[in-house]
Amino acid sequence: MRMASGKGTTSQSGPSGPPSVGQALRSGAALERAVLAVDVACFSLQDGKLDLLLVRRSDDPFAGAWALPGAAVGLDEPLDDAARRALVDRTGIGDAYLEQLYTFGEPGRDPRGRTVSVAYFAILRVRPEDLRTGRGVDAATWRPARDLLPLAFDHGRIAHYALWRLVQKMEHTPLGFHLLPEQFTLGDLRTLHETILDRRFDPSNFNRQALARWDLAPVPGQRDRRTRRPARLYRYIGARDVPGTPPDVSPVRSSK
Amino acid sequence: MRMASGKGTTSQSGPSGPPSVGQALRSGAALERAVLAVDVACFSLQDGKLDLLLVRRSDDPFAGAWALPGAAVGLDEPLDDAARRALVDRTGIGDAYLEQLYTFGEPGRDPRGRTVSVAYFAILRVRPEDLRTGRGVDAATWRPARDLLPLAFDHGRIAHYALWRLVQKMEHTPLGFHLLPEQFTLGDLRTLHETILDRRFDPSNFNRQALARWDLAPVPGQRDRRTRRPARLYRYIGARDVPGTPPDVSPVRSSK
DNA sequence: CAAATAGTGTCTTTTAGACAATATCCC
DNA sequence: GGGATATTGTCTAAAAGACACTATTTG
Repeated sequence: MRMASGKGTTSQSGPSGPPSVGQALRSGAALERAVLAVDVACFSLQDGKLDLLLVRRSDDPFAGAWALPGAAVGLDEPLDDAARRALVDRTGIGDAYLEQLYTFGEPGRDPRGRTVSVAYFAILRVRPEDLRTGRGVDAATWRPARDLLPLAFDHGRIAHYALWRLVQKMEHTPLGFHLLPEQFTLGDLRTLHETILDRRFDPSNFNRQALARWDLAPVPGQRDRRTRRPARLYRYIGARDVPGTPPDVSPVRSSK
Repeated sequence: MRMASGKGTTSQSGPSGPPSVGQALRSGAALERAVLAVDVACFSLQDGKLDLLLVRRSDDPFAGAWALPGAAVGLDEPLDDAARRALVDRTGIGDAYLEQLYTFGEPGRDPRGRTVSVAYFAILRVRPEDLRTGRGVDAATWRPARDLLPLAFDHGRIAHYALWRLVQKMEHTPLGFHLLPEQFTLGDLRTLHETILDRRFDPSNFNRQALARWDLAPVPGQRDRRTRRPARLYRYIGARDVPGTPPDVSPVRSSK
């Protein structure tokens, strides 16, 4: 599990930009005018509904239309950084969990010319005060993730795929804990899963399985008082028997 | 758990600080010199071993080193097409199952300058005569997927991730059937899974589960004669209770 | 006490795994 | 027949699901 590649692979041999850049790979010159962008499908849970973060575009094309927050990737900027920057600059959201989703590159997906977008998938426990209207957009807001209006570009398709992926990962990985506060009840955890997977769970069976699958530490003394009978509070420690994340790839390091 | 994403991309807004964001989004000027490429990790099964398709580079950088077959993406070329073209041009392999894997874009992964590579994952039932040394490479060959020498660029990392993904998907999706001929025995199917997942299965239990999970049609009359007692032959029809592929995204349409 | 939600216990059904037993071929 | 692999059958253990029951609070 070494792999710090990237930098490591930088051999000494490189003059910083021979015109033969594409030559070896074949006609890279053809791409000089392509644009590389990132777009982020950011989910949160609010009032028991699954929400997706959208911005209203202020410029053409699609001025006035809703879209995923996105940005062009800087020449020396890692993709992960660009995704996080897009989120912060457009919406003020800064501490989401980020993960690369899929790369959309159909010619014609952007009327201005070839644009390849590396889509990211993000989730976070929302704090309303975090949301603001950032640079380059008219508005930023949360919208029901399962009932979206048409979006700019192919962002509807991206959002749809992101939602599908969220559901898949929720069943097998500890993803959901990013949507909960530090301390939560098993009822919170169950409601979360019911909302995202869109089905109900028997509380008894759900609790049994949750405690078997995740390492959850009961918080001594403390109880949750929102409900009739106060519920025990837990903290998430780890997971057992999880598929395991690929070496160095999938999850983007958490910022801050 | 948690996975520190390795070296942790310390660079952010490097020496050539990012220009105005909104500006970059509109003009795309910042990326005029970036190259977009595809690289393909193509697996096959040969003599009961899992193999990865490699090519030897004929040009710098990394001339003489082994690498994944790749190519620059044409300006009007869909990413999927580019991946298939890379495979065909470099190695002559034409009818693999292709699926987008992950996009690698660390600055510095290519000494010539910023190159973003959309990695693909491919598998096929190998026919030795399909392999040839294509354009721009010295050689093309199959190598043991679990025992690779160092590769050019960050291709070792890509290959490692591709193998991880192959294993994951093998347990939950009908991916494996792409590695088998039209007609196969349950023993073939079992050996395939044993090779890729690197563990043994009880023939009895494996058969029971295979017939429960997949729709397999017995081929009437025909039998496989390679073994002592001739085994029944099956064709793959479909799968039951499979996660399901996302709308329009994951699997690349099959060529030909 | 009634309502509401938390938490426990038990039974049944399904699935996974171990492994014995039989079948059919080649030599 | 003897060796080898295919195929079927059986038993057990583990997991999933349904559901009854108890516990603790508020009003």
